[in-house]
Amino acid sequence: VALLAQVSVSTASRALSGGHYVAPPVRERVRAAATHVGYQPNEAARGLRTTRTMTIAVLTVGLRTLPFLDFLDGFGAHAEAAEYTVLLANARNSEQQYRFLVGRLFERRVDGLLLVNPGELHEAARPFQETARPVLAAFGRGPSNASIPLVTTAELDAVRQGMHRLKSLGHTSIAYFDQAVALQSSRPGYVARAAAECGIACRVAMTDPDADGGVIRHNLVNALAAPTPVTAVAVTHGLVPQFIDAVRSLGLKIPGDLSVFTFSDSALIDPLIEPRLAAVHNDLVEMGGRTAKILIDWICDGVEPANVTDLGLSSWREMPSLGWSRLSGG
Amino acid sequence: VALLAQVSVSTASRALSGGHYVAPPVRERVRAAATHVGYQPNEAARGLRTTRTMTIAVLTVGLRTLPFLDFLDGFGAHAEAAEYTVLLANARNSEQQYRFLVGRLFERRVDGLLLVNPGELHEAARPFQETARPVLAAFGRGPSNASIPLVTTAELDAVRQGMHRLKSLGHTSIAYFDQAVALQSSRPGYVARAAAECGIACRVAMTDPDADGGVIRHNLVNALAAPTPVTAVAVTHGLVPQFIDAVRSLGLKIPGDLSVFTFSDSALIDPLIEPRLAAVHNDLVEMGGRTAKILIDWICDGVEPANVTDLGLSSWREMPSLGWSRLSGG
DNA sequence: CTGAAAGCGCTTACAG
DNA sequence: CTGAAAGCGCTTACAG
Repeated sequence: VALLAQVSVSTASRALSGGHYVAPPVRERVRAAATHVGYQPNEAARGLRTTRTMTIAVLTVGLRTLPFLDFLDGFGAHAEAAEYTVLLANARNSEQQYRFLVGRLFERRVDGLLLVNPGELHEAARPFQETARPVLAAFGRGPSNASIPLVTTAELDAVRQGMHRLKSLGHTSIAYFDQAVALQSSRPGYVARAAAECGIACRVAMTDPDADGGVIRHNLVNALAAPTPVTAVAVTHGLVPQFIDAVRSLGLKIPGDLSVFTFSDSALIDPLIEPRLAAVHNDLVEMGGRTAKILIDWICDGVEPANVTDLGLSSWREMPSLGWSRLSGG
Repeated sequence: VALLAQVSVSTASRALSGGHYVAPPVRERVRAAATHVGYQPNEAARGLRTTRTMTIAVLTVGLRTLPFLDFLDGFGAHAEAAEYTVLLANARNSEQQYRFLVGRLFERRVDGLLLVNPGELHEAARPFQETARPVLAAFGRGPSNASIPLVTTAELDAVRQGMHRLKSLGHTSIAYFDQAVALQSSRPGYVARAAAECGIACRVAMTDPDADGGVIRHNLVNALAAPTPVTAVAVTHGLVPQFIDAVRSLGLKIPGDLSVFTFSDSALIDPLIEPRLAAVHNDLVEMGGRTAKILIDWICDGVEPANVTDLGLSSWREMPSLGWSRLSGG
């Protein structure tokens, strides 16, 4: 490019970047030459010089949850608007793979890292923290990761709302079904807490991430056969298909036999479920965008976010599955 | 590192890479020093020197289709096994974003690029092709992209099987519902062809990618009210929720009123549909792995794949939704 | 087997 | 405003 425009590489570089301290005619000449040759800067080389790769990574433990795709959309949209490329690394439920990926990401010198639900995988982020590179956690984190700033849409209030509704409907014993994604989540904790606050007994049933329908069904049968049988169930999004399947195969009616609510509804599967499921709804697209902003601001301005940022994007969504139809005679 | 081990950087480099042409004791000393300092190579710098970034990119037009996640899992697993990092770029249904991303990917000098269903977006890949960098298409491609090698699991045979079943059940007029994802797919074409071969009339209804349930319902009503009313529907995976919703709201029974089959079943939503839907099933995890292999082999060995590679991973999956229960008296 | 040197493609003080 | 020069962190012929 420099050759063609008959200037030095330094001048060319200046013309192509800011364009300051370059005579306008020269600048135009360089730019014309650049487009003519189809010049594309080499980001890697630039990164080497500036020590900034303009890349941020999202490290996830699994990619199969629909709501997370919403999050990714929001995150990606904001990141790209800020000229950042996002590298999506998926550990596919393997701790080993997770550690391996952190290494790769570090090698690539990504400018920032987002850990999605890192649970107790704390050694993982250490290389980043040691080099003072921004690392953020989203959704949840284990106690040992308490030093990693967390972005969350605290669901507790919405969960409380749901519990109050259950209480007012007369429920006193419920169950919460979740997946133990090789990582610890804090949700079972506050679900149980919110239930307790309302004087509702809550049994938590955790299953393997790859548990089949049989396991869920088994858990459901157990919950219904307990000394104080469960009359309502809260179920995490990823387990909804197996759960609904179990409910049907047992011949149970929602909400006739069981009130049900879920977390993070998804337009992709919700229309398939009759009746519609009440939910702790999260605006995940928005959360994604806000999370990207926090991370990028940290990278650019060096302002470390608060230890926990509550985006307040959760809300309670009432639906017939809770018992509404029964009470209102609808 | 070199300082600590008291050797030159060249020796250090050799010790850390192959380890050849280095005296064993020296090699060990360097390696010990490296782990001691927690040395992590800078991939960008290495890439600058070797002109290989060990990164491959997957460019998609939308990330919201479940089956595609299976593909990604398979692709990622193989790529990582081969030491490649995969960069996932999502154009979110925007052509403009698509072009923009190709630019970014090129800037990053990814070693290879996978275009997922690029349709007619052909100018996009040009910078890569001009620099002789491997570009592969998966699933489908528009005619103007015929020069980009394609990896596919040709569905035609399975579709034919399905059509024969419909024929034997007495259907003579069917509809195919698909989404026009801003890009052209070849599927409507061969679905119609397979139908014609069996002497079945097939009307194709394409909808916007973000069409709501109302549109699908409208299309369905139209198909049923045609001069020769449709008695069976084939529906693309992404439209299943809206379609089922429409069927229910119209009070139609499957397979009583309508035989139905779909494409690319997904364990995430299938259990929610009653009765189970017949499908042209694709082993997408496997396809992902094989596609990654083809791309990486091309990068490493320079062997350009055939213009179209048919992986043969499609099969016909019979389910009650087709009418089986009615005929067999099940 | 080892070290000094050049270079990958860029950016950025530093002198003109 | 512009050019010559140094350097980002690595690798790889090229001499020893």
